[in-house]
Amino acid sequence: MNKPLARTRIQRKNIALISEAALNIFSAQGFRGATVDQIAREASLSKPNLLYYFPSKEAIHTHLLSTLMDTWLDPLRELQATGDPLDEILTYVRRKLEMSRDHPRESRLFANEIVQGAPHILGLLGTDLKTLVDEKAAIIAGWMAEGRLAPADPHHLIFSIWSLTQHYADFDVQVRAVLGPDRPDPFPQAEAYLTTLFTRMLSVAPQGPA
Amino acid sequence: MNKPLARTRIQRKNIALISEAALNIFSAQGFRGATVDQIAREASLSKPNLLYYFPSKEAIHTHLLSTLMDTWLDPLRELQATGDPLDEILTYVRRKLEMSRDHPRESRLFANEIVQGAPHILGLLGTDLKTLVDEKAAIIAGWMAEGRLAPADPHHLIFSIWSLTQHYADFDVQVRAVLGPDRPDPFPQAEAYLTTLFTRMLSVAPQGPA
DNA sequence: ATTCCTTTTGACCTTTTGGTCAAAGCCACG
DNA sequence: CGTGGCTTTGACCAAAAGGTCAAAAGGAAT
Repeated sequence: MNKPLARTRIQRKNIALISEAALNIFSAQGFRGATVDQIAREASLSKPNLLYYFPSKEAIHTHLLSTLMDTWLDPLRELQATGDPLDEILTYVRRKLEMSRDHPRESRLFANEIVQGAPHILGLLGTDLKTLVDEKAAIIAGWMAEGRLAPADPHHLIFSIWSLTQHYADFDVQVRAVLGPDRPDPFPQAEAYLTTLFTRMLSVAPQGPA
Repeated sequence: MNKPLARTRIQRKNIALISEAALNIFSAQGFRGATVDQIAREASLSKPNLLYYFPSKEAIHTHLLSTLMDTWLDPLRELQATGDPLDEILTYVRRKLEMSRDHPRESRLFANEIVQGAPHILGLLGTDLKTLVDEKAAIIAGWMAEGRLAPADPHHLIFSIWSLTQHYADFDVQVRAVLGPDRPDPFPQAEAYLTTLFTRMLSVAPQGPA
């Protein structure tokens, strides 16, 4: 309940400015690695001015995390029982991969948080996130029971989609280093690879259905 | 070249002690999140005593990283062109998954480092690591060219093995939160899932070879 | 233009942190 | 059993970092 609604346009502008700057710094340095001075400089604000909008460094971080959690889970929310099973999965994979490509900072912010034990959002993981995943896993399990997807553990299927797609954001520097400096954009290859992977994994009649 | 050879047994003991403690702290808090006092306390040493064995916090971190890099890549080194292709890959997957289960701290140490841009080991990624991966990718590409594995991008295949297996160490807290508090050990399921995944992905005649 | 509220800032405070140092303790070996 | 090198530590330091505060500056409605 810090600054739930930005009343004036100056507030809106500066809170957006701070959020942008904080996303840059936190995603690159982690929570403890980031300093308030860095964020203030990045936002072109004085430190006391930044602290005027957020009561503490932790408040900025929490604000970011909870704001982003929603958008982060949107692709999974879109997975609908009514669609074609394989299409739904592949669309989810592509949407997640797009997020890694277009929002790597958000991905790294979460990665930093989770790797270090999710100290700030542990609660959400076991409640909101678990609920959503269980719901979608049930849909997938339904498809498999109907014979419309090859059988596999639905939860681990979702984990595998997360890990594979987020890898291209979180471990970007490693991916690029291994591929070499000549190939600047690994994402098209990644999309082709992941499409093949999940198609082969989940197709009921692997070499083309009847 | 700080303390390449531990001369006395006291040195050996204390350097091992410090390494253990530092691995605990660094993997849980990241480089900047860890403090020398924490590591010293964890090692039951006074801070000046710790600094007697390593010249700085950064030196401890670098020492850990380079020591562990080797063991970390061992499973990949074991992948041999002479073996059965699918077996070799599945063995690699299982070895990597075992490392996630038995050495999660090491995995998180690397994850922390890479997510934050690999500031301390960027060099190694583009040289040693790239060389090894290119070599093994060539073996895999050879298998595919011979028709002994289904075609796929070998580099991205390796990335996918890394991301899927390390996910269970690095994002352990998320995995457990989503699966629920009742199922304490996700690794057996993970092994089954990953075996299925890569078998379906790479089998030439997907429903059992002739 | 005045007034009241919002916004901004320079100066400052405290705690944390990486690191130093001189002196003391310890240990092995002659 | 003494001596010289290895090991340990209490005290200390400077820089960095999170955060505060009172006062100045700005803005908008009357």
